[in-house]
Amino acid sequence: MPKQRQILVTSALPYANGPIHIGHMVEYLQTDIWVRFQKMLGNHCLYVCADDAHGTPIMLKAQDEGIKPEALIARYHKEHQSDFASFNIQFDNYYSTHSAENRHFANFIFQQLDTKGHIATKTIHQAFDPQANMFLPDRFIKGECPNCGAADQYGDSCEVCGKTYSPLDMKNPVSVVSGATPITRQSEHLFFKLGDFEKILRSWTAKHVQAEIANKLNDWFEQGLQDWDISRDPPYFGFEIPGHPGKYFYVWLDAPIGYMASFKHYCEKNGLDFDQYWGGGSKAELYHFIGKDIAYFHTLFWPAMLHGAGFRMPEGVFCHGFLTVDGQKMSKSRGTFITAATYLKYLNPEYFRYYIAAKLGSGVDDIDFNLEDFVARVNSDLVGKVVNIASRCAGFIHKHSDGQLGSKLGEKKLFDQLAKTGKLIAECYEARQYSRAMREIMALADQANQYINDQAPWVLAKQEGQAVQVQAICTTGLNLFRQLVTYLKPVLPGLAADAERFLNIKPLQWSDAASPLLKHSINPFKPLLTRVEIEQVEAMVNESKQEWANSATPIPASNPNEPIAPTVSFDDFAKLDLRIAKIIQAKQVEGADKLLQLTLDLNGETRNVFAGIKSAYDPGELEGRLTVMVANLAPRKMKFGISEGMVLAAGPGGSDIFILSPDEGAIPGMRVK
RNA sequence: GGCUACAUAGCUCAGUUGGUUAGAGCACAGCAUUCAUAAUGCUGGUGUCCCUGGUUCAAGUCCAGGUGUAGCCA
Repeated sequence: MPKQRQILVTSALPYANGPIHIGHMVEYLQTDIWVRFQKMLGNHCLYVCADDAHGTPIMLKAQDEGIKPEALIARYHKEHQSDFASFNIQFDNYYSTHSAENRHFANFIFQQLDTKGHIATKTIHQAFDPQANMFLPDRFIKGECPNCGAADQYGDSCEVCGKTYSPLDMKNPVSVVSGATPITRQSEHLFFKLGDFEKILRSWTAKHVQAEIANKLNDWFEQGLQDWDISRDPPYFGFEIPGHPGKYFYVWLDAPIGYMASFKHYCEKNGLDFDQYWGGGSKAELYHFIGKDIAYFHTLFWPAMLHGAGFRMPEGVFCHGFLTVDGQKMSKSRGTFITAATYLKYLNPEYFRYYIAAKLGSGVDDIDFNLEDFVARVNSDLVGKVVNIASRCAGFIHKHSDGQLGSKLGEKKLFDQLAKTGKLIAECYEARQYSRAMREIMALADQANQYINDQAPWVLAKQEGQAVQVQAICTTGLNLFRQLVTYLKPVLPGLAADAERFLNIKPLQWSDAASPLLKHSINPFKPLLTRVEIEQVEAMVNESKQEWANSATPIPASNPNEPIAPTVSFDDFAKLDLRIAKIIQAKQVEGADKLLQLTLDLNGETRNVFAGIKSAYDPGELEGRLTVMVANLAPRKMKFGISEGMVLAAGPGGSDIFILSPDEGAIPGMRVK
């Protein structure tokens, strides 16, 4: 028996201000599959997670709802756990960053870093909302881009020209919180001196992250590591910093510490030694599964903080890509922003687990949830291939052998081959190459079906004296099925549990695939999985569409309703000349990320207009339709030419941009008033 | 704007250090079968390997430039 490994695994902490969606779920599935695999091997593997419960967005959302942040995070804590449980994500502990343990470790790590001289103090200038009486994070300021002049941009970067800047440089900035004009105010902040750790980080990243991420990190090293701002001023929902009254830990400081807090909580309940896993010289393995968007925090700040405070560094940080749906970013208006709860109303979570596993490799590439492919793949692989093996053998065993498996296999060679391939499949799981593992397993399922076809037990069953042979064939078939289910069990725990019930056996372990199940009485076969119908998928998409159409703010939850602008007089309004315009041509703009070039007809007069709607519209679908434009807007010179007006559109951006259309009867050139 | 990754059959994806005629599943067509949830098996066609140039005896693979997509820029 090989030595039992001690492994601690985490997934990134979901933010406690919104529901879990299928994009999140990819990460928890990737982690859960890996953990279940380790447990099946007999390793001592623990999986902990928690809600990320601090920060400005949570504070403001609670304010909006008129409740305390504690109540908000309690609600999501419950909701998240129920979503995870429904998808068969099996945490050993699920906790919260708003906990005594987390406060303890945050304080401890900060004090260690401070004592060793890794904390600096600097005065910074920051945007302040005089009405809400709070400092504003960049995303809570909107205004015009200082570079290209585009309106309605966030305080950190422009979605039109891509420029990044400080909110203090914006033109006409507005606080998203109160609508007030932010002022500049200074404040003293605490900084973590990341640069102190460059040497250790360089050597750590060389061995403990994927090649793609190491690449990226190199880049960051070249640019030079800068101090990290770790304090925030009140009002802030979080932990006050010891020794610095009125200063709070930035949410990203105590979020990863939540991994420790959750594990500590588990240790207390189960009598485990925390230091054996987290202590400086720990021999245990620690792995973090995360999305590629938060690699920065987990591969620089986090290992540096741990090291600086005397803890061990992670053994591995594994990044995955994002989930797209039908090749595009998840979109609320298209109905592809699907929450876990909505998915569950229409589809079996095992399907999603399998489909994602069939696509996931060890890299950081995005993966696509293609709805048609999903239906085809689940039906043909799981129902047509795997479950079918049991279904076509079970009847003979019950009809001719009284539900008893034979005393030996009809075909030992095939069974041995499946047993042998288990090694390769295990290697794939260990290396997080699930897509390869699924390919290998399905190739074995094909062989099993071939075997049954070749042996044709239904022919023998009609002949005298062949009962033993029929039993041997079907015993082999069911044993092959049992091996396949064993290999699939990390991905399909629900199917495995049903199959164990059918085969009348104890929970399968990985090693069970090496020895056959013989002279054993099985239960009657009931369909283990039913086929997916495309209609179910369509219904799910439709409901998702409805769900977000009804919500007032189809924008990220971090962005509350935009306040109504100050009152204007009728005269001011009348200055605007809005006209019905016909889009006679729409085309891509070479070199522009967001723009489409439109040629508009105003009943004889044509205008050239650049509109930032590329992410939501194909040029083809625009040509010929009517819309509304500001016809007397001063022409603006842009990088790609002169824009002579502006097309009116609503929405937060991305795929959620909606241009206006007049009712039937309007003709180009008509004034809108 | 800078950087990173990706681009292979109608769809979803494999293609190890460059090495015969580029593969699989699904879809499609024909045949077989009717044990099985219309589930299976056999046979078959399908490619500008994103584009252009280069290195090489040889490039899907390496290099340069470009296009498109996604992400990051703390």
